[in-house]
Formats: sequence, C-alpha cells, structure tokens
Amino acid sequence: MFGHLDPKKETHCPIRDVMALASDKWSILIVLYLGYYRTLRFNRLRRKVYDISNKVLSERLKTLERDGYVSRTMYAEVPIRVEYALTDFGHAYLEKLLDLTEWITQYSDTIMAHRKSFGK
Amino acid sequence: MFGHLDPKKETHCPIRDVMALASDKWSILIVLYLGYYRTLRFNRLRRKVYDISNKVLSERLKTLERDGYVSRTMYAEVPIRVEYALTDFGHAYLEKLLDLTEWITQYSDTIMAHRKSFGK
DNA sequence: TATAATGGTTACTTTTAGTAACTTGATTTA
DNA sequence: TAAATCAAGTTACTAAAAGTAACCATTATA
Repeated sequence: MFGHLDPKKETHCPIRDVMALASDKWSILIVLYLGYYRTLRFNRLRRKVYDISNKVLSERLKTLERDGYVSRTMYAEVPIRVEYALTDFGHAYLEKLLDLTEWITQYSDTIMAHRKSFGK
Repeated sequence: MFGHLDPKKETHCPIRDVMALASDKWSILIVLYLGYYRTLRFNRLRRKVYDISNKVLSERLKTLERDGYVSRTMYAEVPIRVEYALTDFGHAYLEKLLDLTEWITQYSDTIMAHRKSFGK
C-alpha cells in the first residue's frame, strides 16, 4: 500500500519519475478533454484547454504520447490534419483521474472557504 | 462526470484553482509520507521526502495547511517542536491518492518501456 | 570551544512556464 | 491579384517557479 515509499529508495520512484509527468495541471486537463471528445485536433484541443499556450500544449502532448497515454495520427491532407486521442492505457488513466477530479470538485468550495478563512 | 469541463467555463475550474495546488510531485509525496508516519517534524519529513529543499517543503506545507489538508502544531519547547499531520480531509485525499499511486506503480514499468522504445 | 540539532528564512541561480511573433503551403475572401 | 486564413506547430524572449547554499537564534553534546 505504501510500497513506493520504501526507504531503500533512491533507485526508482514511480511518483517522481512517472506519475509527475502526467499529473500536472495541463496534462490532467488534456486527458480529461480527450476523454470527453474522443479525438481532437491540435487547435481545437487548445481552445478547449483554454489558457494553454501552443508551446506547452505541444510539449505536454509529446510527453503524453511518449509515455503511452495519447496517440497522434497524422493525415496527409491539405492542410495537414493531426488527431489526438487517448490510448487504451490513457483511458484507464482517465478513469482514475475522473475519480480524483470528481472528489476534488465535490470539496472545492470547502477548500476555497478554508483558504479564505486561513489568512486571519 | 465531466461537469468540470463545462464550456461555460472561464469562471472557476476546480482542477486549475484547487487540485493543481495539491497534486504536484512534492505535495503528493508529502501527503503520502504524512499518511504513512501519521505525524512528522519538519526535518524528519524533509529527510523522508528526499531531494526536497527547505524552501520548497516550507512552501508546500503552507499551501497544504492553508487548503486544509495538513495541520501544523507548535510546541513551545526548547528547541521548538513543530509537528505536521494530515487533517481528516487530508486523510480522505490520501485515500484517493493511494488509489492513483498504486495504479501508476503497477504500470510504471510499462510506461518506462514505452518511453524507451518511443525514440526509435 | 566547536559542532550539531531545532524550524525555518533569505539571496541567488537555474529550470520551467508563459507570450507573442513566425513558419510552410494551400485555400478562401475582397 | 493581393491579402488574409487556416493547419500544426516552432522559435526567441520574458516571467515565474524551483532548486542551492548560506544563514538565523537557541540549546545540548563532545
């Protein structure tokens, strides 16, 4: 249950090395939107994940693709068409994320209230 | 299920505003270690969450305390003693995190393998 | 008398994130 | 016919975050 906290550590930590690359704010939003819309092209995805820049979206997609969460399909049309979608693994991750995001959404107001009252 | 993705957006996104502050690499590790050891003093926690700096640990703890995940108890001893622990809410979050980290740990090797084979 | 431990803070450097302009090639609009 | 538009990004630059290392006061230990 807490196996990944093993003090024999220093070797390979799944949280630092693996999870951290897919659990940041932008990656989570990308996975959620790809989960909801099934497939999205670059610019449409960017408009869904509002406030993300081309640069960061491009970087995050590359990492998510490299680690097996996302597939990238290029169609040699004019103009070029590129579609992003979740892989099966990405869908499994989506399930886990949805569980977490639903929970946090449920308690979001509580946290915001705590945050406000804390400064005093 | 995908309620937080509502395109009416722009107002308040629980993922951007709330979850992002507790789901980064360091915050996750802090919550996991506090979950495992129940209470930890600053320096001991820092040694558990190896490679974290005083500065970042201090900052993350403040945010986690402000948002209600962590409690900070100061004992006016000499030298001063400060104990950090999860709140009830922090424990509930821990449950969710454990579910996610267990899953990612299970697939960690798969991801690493995919990562290696991807460059080719 | 020097060292280490307590829980941090401060100043500085490096890495990451964010901004805005630009690319290439073809098509639509005025 | 010339200008603007869209596709999917890239590039150069700036701002923000993370990481490094020294330091603070107090007290016990060697």
